[in-house]
Order: sequence, then structure tokens, then C-alpha cells
Amino acid sequence: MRIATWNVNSARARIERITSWLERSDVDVLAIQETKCRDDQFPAMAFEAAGYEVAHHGTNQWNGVALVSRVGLDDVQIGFPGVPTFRDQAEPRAIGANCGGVTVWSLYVPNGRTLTDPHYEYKLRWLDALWDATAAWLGSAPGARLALTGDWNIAPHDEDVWDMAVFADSTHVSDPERKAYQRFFDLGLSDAVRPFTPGPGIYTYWDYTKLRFPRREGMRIDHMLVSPALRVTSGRIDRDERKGKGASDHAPVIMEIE
DNA sequence: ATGACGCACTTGGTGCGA
Repeated sequence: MRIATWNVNSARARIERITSWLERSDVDVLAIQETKCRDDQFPAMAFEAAGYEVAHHGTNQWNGVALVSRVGLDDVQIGFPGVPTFRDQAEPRAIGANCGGVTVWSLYVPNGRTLTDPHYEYKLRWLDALWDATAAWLGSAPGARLALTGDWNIAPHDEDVWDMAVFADSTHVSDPERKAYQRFFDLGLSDAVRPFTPGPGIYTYWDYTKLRFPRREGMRIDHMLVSPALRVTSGRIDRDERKGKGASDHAPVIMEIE
């Protein structure tokens, strides 16, 4: 089974590019982040015409997550237990479902903005709550087939950004964020894609500004974490999809599992 | 070549992104 995750930066603005990529890439399940629309605005029919079932969770122009699958889409969960709020608002940042026997989550971790912004504290709370939920899932079902995929908004190691000096005192590379991410490995999860795409210089996101993409100045912040029951046979980052007019600023990340 | 931000919105300035 082939599973992918992709922050598309608006589902509506990029729907033709997304469905074209899906068919070309022979992907069974795609976890989407930043759909930037309400449920009634999500272009579900375009996915259905391509043979995929659709589950979307979006409330306004911000955030928004979806799962599309051609191997089943059952037991859809909107948010995870204990998902935190920001300024008393529940944001659409997590959707999960059973896709062909694998519980796949599409996750859009809060950005954090700056180290002193309330959004940063929210980001850490959000990650802790996701960890608690994951620990509970794996605690009750140690053999669970689980994939936590999405835009984690964390560069786990220094080599996951092109220049650490540029990110001094920025989010995405701070110790608390990296520790919050590393804790997931304590649960037995592993990075499905990194063994197949060793760095340095391997990224999943490039800023639209300052010629970051052609200069190969990016960040590795989109990750797929999998439970021990999943055997991963390959992984890749589709850098070509970042090329050309109308690209998202993130590239799709793909894994193949048995 | 892979090229100089893009998307959304009670729409034209502002919020957000990383």
C-alpha cells in the first residue's frame, strides 16, 4: 500500500494539480493539510471522480485537513482525544481513519509563529496531547497499524534546515519542539521516510520567497511516523512537484508499506 | 533549469504561513 502526505496550501486553488499528481503517483491514501476551506467548499467530487473516498475537516479559510483513500475510509475521527484549543477555538488540524487496515492520521501541527507568541505554547500543548493520545492507542493495542503523517512544523535536526544561523531563535528548530517530536520515538514509532532519503540537504518545504527552491534552501518538516507493526519498503520526497507555476510550497512525502 | 510570495477574505488591506 502506498501512503502519502502533502501540505497543499489550499485544496481549491490546486485541485487539478493534486488529482493529476494522485493518478500519476499511484497513491492509495493521501493525507492532506492546509485545505483552507470549509467542508462544503472542499472539492470532493474531483477526488471521487478519480476513484477515491473523501473525509474532510475544515471550518474556515485557516488550516483544514483531509484524507482521501481508494482502499477504504472507515471509522473517521475528527480531532484526537484531548486536542487543545487556541483562544477557546477548536481548530481543524487532525483527522484520522482506518484505510485498508491502517489507521492513518492527517496532522497539521500548529506553526508556533515566534518563541514568545501564545501560538508557540499552543504548539507544544498540541504535541503533548497528540503524544498522550498516541500512547493510549498503542497502550491498548500494541500491534496497531498506525501512521502519524502530516506537516509537523518541526525540523528534527540541524541538518534539516539549510542554515541553522538563519533559524537562530526561531520556531521549528527549538529544543522544546524537537524534544516534543523525539518523544514519539519513545513510543516505538519510527520515521518511515528518512532511512530512504538521507540528508543533509533533503527537504520537504521551500519558502516561496527569495528563490529558496532553486537555491535548494528548504526545511524537512513533513514527516510520516509509523508503528512497529508497519513494514516500510520504500520512501521518497517528490521534489519535482514543488516545481513550476502553481506549486504548493511543500512537496508530497510518500511511503510504501507491506 | 527549478526563478524573484501565495492564498483567503463581508475584497483590496490584512491575517497567516515557517
